[in-house]
Amino acid sequence: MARPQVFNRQLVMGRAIKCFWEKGYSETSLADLLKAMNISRSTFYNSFGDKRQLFELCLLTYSQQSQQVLAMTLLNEKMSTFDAIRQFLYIVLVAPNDDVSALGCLLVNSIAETSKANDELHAIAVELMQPVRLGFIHQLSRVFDESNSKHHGEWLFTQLLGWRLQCQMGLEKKVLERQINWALLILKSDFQFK
Amino acid sequence: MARPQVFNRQLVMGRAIKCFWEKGYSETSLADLLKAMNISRSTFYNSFGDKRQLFELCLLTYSQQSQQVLAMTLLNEKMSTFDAIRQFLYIVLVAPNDDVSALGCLLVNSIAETSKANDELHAIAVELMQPVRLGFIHQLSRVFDESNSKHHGEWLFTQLLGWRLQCQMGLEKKVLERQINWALLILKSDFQFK
DNA sequence: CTGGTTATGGAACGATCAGTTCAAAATACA
DNA sequence: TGTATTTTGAACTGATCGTTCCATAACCAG
Repeated sequence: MARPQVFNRQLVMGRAIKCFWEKGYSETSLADLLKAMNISRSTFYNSFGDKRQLFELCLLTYSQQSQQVLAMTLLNEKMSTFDAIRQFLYIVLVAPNDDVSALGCLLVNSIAETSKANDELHAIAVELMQPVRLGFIHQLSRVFDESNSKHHGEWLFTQLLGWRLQCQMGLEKKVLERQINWALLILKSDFQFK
Repeated sequence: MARPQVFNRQLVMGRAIKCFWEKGYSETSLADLLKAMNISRSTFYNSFGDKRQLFELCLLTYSQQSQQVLAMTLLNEKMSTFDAIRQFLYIVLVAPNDDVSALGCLLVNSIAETSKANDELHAIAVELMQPVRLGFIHQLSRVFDESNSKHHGEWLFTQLLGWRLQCQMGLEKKVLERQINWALLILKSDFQFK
């Protein structure tokens, strides 16, 4: 029998994600990764392919973790539409401490870092963000017609992107919460007038 | 007397900006820059310091060019507040062709690329975005009180960031315009009720 | 034309990059 | 304990990174 793997793959992946999250793809060197993951070069290439493949895997893993939040909130029909959206935004934007907030979103950062024209990673990151956009639309479709759900969902998605960047720029949580409340108020009032 | 500079500094700077804009700071190599700027290595270091300094200069130049748009719109009091904001958003987001839109904003990209924790460039880019944020607030202060101007200006700024990213992700111009109209409508109605 | 000055092109620098190779160490089963 | 299998560490690859240096070309005032 063979010698078993000694490292915890999940743990090590989490550290890799943190690396890419903090410094971006191209600014993260292999040395950075090895140090953070605490594995040898050989183990790295044996277990994860290369840097590029690992990054794709990190994006995927990160996105899957977000799916859990989605399932609890935007895809959850056991509470009101507006409560679900509020809860999602709270978990994603407000709840994290300032250090985590300042990192933004790995996917959003990757989209901004890569260029649409000449980078495959760009398309991947964009694709992995779709569930969030669709989540908004899905949740809104409970109270709006198809056209308005799409419109408002897309609009919420825009604001989510904006908030993520604002958090990276150091927006105070209080201002953030006020903006979230304001955005939800607008949606609610549009619902009343429907 | 000395031999005069043969290249057009402004032109060459523009090409450097385009480089950084398309690929980001760290993905842009010196070879890329030299090729695009069409100058020699020596000329580069003699005239622009080093890559880092050139980048800071590019950020500054880019921001100064944006100032002209600001002066015409958000700082202009010769038209209505909402027209001024609409015109600003139109020039910045809607008017550019899709290729340019897909590049996003150099400053926003730089903020997303760098990390708040350990990068001086981050602070510089954030600082250079302030005039836009303040521009919104200033224009709104014509029709709202101080508190509401700040709140709504900050909120518009959030959306601007979101739209820039959406454009990088390939948002259709039609949807973009509809969102802009919607956002302005909200502000207007809030103004009516004041 | 000449001397002084600056821009320029190209060679070369050391450092670091991602990735490969290989022999030795570590483990599990017989 | 012996053997098979896999992990592991370290040395090494070629390429590219940003940067420095220097001889030469280009220019201008005298």
